[in-house]
Amino acid sequence: MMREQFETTKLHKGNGKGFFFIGCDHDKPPAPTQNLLLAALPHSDYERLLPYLTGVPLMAGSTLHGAGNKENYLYFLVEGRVSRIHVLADGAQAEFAVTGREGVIGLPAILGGESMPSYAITSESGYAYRIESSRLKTMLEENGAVVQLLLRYTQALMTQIAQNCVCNRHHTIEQQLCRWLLNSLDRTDTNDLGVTHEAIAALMGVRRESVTESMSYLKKRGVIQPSRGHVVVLDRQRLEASVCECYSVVKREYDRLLPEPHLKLA
Amino acid sequence: MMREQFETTKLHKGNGKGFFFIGCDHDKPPAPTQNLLLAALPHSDYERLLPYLTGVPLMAGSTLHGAGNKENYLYFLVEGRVSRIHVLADGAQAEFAVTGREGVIGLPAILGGESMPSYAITSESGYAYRIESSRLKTMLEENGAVVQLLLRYTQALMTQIAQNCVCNRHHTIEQQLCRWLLNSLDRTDTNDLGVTHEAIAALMGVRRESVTESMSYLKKRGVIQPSRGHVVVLDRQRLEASVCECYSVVKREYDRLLPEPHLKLA
DNA sequence: AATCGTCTGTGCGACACCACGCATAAGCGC
DNA sequence: GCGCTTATGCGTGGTGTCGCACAGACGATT
Repeated sequence: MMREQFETTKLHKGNGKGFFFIGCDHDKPPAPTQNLLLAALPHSDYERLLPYLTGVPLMAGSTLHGAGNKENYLYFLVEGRVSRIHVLADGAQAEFAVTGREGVIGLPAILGGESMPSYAITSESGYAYRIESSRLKTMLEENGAVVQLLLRYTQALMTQIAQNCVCNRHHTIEQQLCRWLLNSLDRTDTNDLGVTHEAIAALMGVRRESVTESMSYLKKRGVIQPSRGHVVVLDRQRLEASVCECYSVVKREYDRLLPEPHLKLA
Repeated sequence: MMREQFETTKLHKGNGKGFFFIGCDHDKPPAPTQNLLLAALPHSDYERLLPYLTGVPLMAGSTLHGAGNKENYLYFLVEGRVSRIHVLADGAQAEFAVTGREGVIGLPAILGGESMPSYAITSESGYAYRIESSRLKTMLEENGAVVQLLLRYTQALMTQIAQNCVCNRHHTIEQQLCRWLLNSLDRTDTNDLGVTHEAIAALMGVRRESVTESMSYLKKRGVIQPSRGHVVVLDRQRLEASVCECYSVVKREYDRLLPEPHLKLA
């Protein structure tokens, strides 16, 4: 267990402090097929992709794509969790989507825009297989299955963003925290999440104190057991009872759009 | 000038009332090339598409795609404005993207998912050219230019949704109202928007009273001149001075991703 | 011109969340 | 073990938005 520090830009209105993410080692990198998109490809297509996939560790706190920078690689995640974040001019920011091994980072490369104004940051360290965008692009022109799968994934991602958009408008921080916890849980092996209140708040785009408050309420009800820099989920069922519908709507949509058993994580 | 009524489902938490949209006639439908995507296609590609395009009027309040229903047509808008809306289980809802003649409705058809959990409703009546999804899909397989353009558009749309998501989290209703007004202005010919506070509130996912309040503040400053069922924008510049960055960020991204002069509307 | 439905303006209490400041406790390096 | 850093807990006051209720104003219809 090692510790990886990363200082982001301003996290929240009027808050200029950085935050920690907790990382971990990788003695034996997981196989590419741990990524559910790669696993869903017909074998022949997967074989053709394989030679060009390079394993890379994802350090918590490292950015995969800077906002507006050209995205030279697509990252198929096999472990860990990456947050897509949008930053406002005053430094306020919020995560608008999360991605784990069910997905891929770097869609602008295949959609054709090359970059996006948002950025992608590893919020829990893990491992990914990357491929050069240019390489994939030429493959796309001759290969239907890969395109189809990636486009269906794109649609699922759009739904996730749209749902988050409406969720931000209508649901309480506590409901959204539950959603955040469940989404994180779905993308790790353990029920022990290594994040601080500060980090969660930054990703959710709310105050740290609001997270603390919702956390202690969940703790009181025995749903979670928070300790310094960690949140252990004790009772997933009750967490699911407290979350807003947005969690399951998105999950269902992933399942509908992508081959089984997609996003049947954890 | 005719009037078109449409009763939506519950608009806002605890509000079960319907609302009006104001529609208008179409003696001479605009040409397909009024749609900026169609206009951006190479001539030969456009020609191939043309025989399959059918003109359809868009009545304010009519849904183009119901949530979860299979989307049989793609609609290239040439006039009017369509809101993409996501509905929550309790009936609360919010617009997560707007589309005018710069775009197309029905992306799930080309992305492969066929439907989405959100729906698209005409918020200002106009005109569109539609094509059968199945027809377009077979064309896509043999035509690079159309795919490329639609995918770049998809990316622009994703940015719009992501930006709205963060905007919902951080910006005031007044800023968001300005954004909404400007986006509407960009998608009509006049500076006279035919909408009620109620309708705007429904689309923004806020209370009607909040809209009224922000409106009267803008009126006091001489930016707009509201009258019953109408908002006339008097001073676009000051409106732009009051809007949050989200308006221009999205606009810039459309311009970057799509051929000039895209979203240089109005 | 009178009527009636609807849209708009306003006031008030409640609540969620924010901003700031500070005390306390936990875990890390030494 | 000790001290330092950093995460967490909490209180206080302020603001933005909600939810509800109601009055007035407008305009379409008759």
